[in-house]
Amino acid sequence: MSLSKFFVLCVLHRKPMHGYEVVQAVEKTTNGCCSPSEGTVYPVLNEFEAGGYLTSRPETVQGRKRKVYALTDKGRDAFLIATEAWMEVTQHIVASRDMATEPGFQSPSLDGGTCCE
Amino acid sequence: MSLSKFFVLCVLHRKPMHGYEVVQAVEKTTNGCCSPSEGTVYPVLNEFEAGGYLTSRPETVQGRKRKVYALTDKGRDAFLIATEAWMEVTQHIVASRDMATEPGFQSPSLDGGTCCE
DNA sequence: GATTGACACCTCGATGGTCGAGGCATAGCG
DNA sequence: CGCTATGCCTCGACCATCGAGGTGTCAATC
Repeated sequence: MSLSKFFVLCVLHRKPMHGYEVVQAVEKTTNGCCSPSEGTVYPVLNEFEAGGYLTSRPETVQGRKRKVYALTDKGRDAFLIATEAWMEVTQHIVASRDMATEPGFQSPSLDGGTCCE
Repeated sequence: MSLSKFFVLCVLHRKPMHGYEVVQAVEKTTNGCCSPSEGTVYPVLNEFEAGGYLTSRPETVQGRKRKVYALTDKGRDAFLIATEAWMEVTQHIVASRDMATEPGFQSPSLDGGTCCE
């Protein structure tokens, strides 16, 4: 799964949002270092909805129409599975980082084996 | 930076390797869920070397020639910076994960504000 | 001694994800 | 009335990546 899709699931796991809000939320979540554009997000949302990972509900706020997307159980599962994979990879990264800087040294405050697993 | 490049830096931060080994190490690091092929890794290695992030040293083992790549200081810095960004994003992901499952609940054992920062 | 598979490096065409620009529509502001 | 922000969507261009293929050595098997 591409990162953009993962982040879309991620921000929608916090709360239901409409597309425009998703774009901004992802931008914020990744600190701008990976901010998918609208041209990326909207097709992803439609694809996810078609695949049963999201449901959309039309909403009208101040005359403007929105489509509010919410995760389904299937979408929630997908996010949790992807997150698990992410955390496993994170462990390897942390291990790589700490391994070479101080051979034999294990940073207790940062990973300590209890972080992200 | 793309994930492939990041993982190349990651595995080379553990120890110097030759290209073929890098491919396998990345595969292992990401549990196979993101395993760049040789066609991806070799151009990346050359690009990194051209950019001063890696140095290569020819080696001959049992008649077979290898190019062993090692991180430069510049490459090490790049990896650490990228790792920092990764960890920040990880925090947001963990927050998203824990937020919706149990509203108002903060998992103390997993993030607790001390993980990955 | 010929074939097969693992090691080791590299290139190239095809694919597919992403960007950026653009279109369309409404609301609010100066 | 234009301009900006909100809000959704499409499309062409680009670029990273994959997968297949090429080259060569070595060890093991037949």
